[in-house]
Amino acid sequence: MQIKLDLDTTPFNIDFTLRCGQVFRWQKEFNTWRGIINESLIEITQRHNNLTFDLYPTTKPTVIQRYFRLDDDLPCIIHSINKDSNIGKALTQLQGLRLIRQDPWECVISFICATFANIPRIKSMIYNLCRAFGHRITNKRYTDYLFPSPRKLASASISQLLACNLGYRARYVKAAAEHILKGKICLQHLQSIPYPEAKQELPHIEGVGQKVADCILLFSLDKLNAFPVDRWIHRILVTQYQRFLSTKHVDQRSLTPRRYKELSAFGQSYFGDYAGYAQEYLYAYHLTLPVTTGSPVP
DNA sequence: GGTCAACCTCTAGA
DNA sequence: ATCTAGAGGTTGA
Repeated sequence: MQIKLDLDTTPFNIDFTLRCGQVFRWQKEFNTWRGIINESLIEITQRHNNLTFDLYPTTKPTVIQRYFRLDDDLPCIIHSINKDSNIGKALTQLQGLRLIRQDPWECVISFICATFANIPRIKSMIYNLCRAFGHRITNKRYTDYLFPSPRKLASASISQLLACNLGYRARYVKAAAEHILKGKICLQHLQSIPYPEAKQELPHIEGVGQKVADCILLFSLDKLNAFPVDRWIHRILVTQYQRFLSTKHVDQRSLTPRRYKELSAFGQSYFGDYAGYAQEYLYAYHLTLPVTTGSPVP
């Protein structure tokens, strides 16, 4: 199956999108990306404006549109967040980068695991979890594993989770699975309520603080105004946006809860309704270019 | 209310 | 080869 995109109205770059640290389960072999959407294996290749894909077992092609948020009006979003030359560079260099709409449960576990780790390490942890606990799925060409269910991870032993190299995250993963299983929180419900209320609910899950909550809200629960602040965004804000911040923020030491709240709120008010897109462009730009301590942006 | 170390272990670069 | 610093933070004292 294939989809023809009009790149003027629907810019899309699958490499930027899948490499920018918002999702950890995709692998590229030659020109083809392999991953899983809605419990189906998917292989997808982009050549300019042409998306070719296979799904197994069969699923409607509309899942592609939904997962990659191809219905977001990206040119309009870019226009709205293009506030200065600093983000402007990121927007220019990373044309076609999109946020995706991933499975909330997978997103919760992924970002619990993402604490105090780098991207290769996160990918490895997630893959280990899937291989150890996920349902095996095979098409004619290769095998992969579904993301394990809450029930599966809740019944895993700590030592089994440690064997996946989760380290101190093992108990958080187990507790989060139990939390979901007991129905203490309904992730689907969070999709339909406003950002502030959804943001309050998530930290009830052990291992989920403000930053992880914002990532979950942005990458899986349609809260495009969420503005996660990690070490890198923190550094970018205090070096490139210092003139917008009160002097007490211009401090590169640890990101305290209070500073987090203030910096995230700044990002939301400065970039607006699509602040999350701005955050992702800034973050992805740092992956390609190291953050300089150069002059602030006008 | 705020600060501070501890947490697992992997990865990149010296 | 071997070592060190740092990694998409959170928790509990």
